[in-house]
Amino acid sequence: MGGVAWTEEEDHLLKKCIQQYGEGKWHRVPLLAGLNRCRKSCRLRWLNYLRPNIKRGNFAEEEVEMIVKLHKLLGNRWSLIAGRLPGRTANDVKNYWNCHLSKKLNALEADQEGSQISKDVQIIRPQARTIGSSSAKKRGQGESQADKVLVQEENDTTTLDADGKNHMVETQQDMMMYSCLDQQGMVGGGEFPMDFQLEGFEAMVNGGEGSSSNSQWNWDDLLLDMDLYNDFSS
DNA sequence: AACTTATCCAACCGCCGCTAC
DNA sequence: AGTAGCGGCGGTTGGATAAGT
Repeated sequence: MGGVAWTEEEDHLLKKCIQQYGEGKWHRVPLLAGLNRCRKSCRLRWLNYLRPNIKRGNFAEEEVEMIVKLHKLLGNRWSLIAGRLPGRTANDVKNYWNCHLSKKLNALEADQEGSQISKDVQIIRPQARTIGSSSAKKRGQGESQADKVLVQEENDTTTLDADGKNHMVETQQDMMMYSCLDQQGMVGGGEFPMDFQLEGFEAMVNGGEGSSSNSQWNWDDLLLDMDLYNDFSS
């Protein structure tokens, strides 16, 4: 392995610790669990291996298709891609991509040299939003300089009207409503190419406040869904 | 059977952005 | 304003195992 393999006993201690104290506060986990591991190792072990509902084994055809599509849109943002594949971890997706798909796609591109396939790809990056200042704040986390530049450019070159903010929010509300109706089969079905998740919207509609961090995450997730929808439907 | 090469994937590393002080 | 500490992410490493000779 790339490092020292985890033993069953270590796994058991970590599991017990997470069950008792919950996720987060990773810096305290090694001490609380009595493990001679750093916070990052503990977090990684939990996220990639011990967490409940982790799917093991080969990727299904639909999952592979999803990965390819999402990678076209998002680039190497494995955590975002994995977030759209229930039970799969970012590490799984990354490994699968590096082992299988990248080679396959490279070979394909070499065959189709000069074709437009790869050239026309436009990777989606988080976009400037007008919903809540905390959203924009949170959005910056873990993003590259390129993302920041892009967000800045979008701010500069926005095509919104003078009342851009309202327009944007209206559009997103329209989208959310459409998504909700579509889920309930109330509008012409079939337009949605993917199984979009709408926890954020549903939580909002149901009046579920939840913790601020949770609702924030759902908002970001939801907004990304909107990006994906726009891209797929165009 | 013995050896070499290729593949897989768990674990580690370094960096980034956020928060609190 | 500066900085230390944290969580999180993507890239890389290297041991285990399968496949090939």
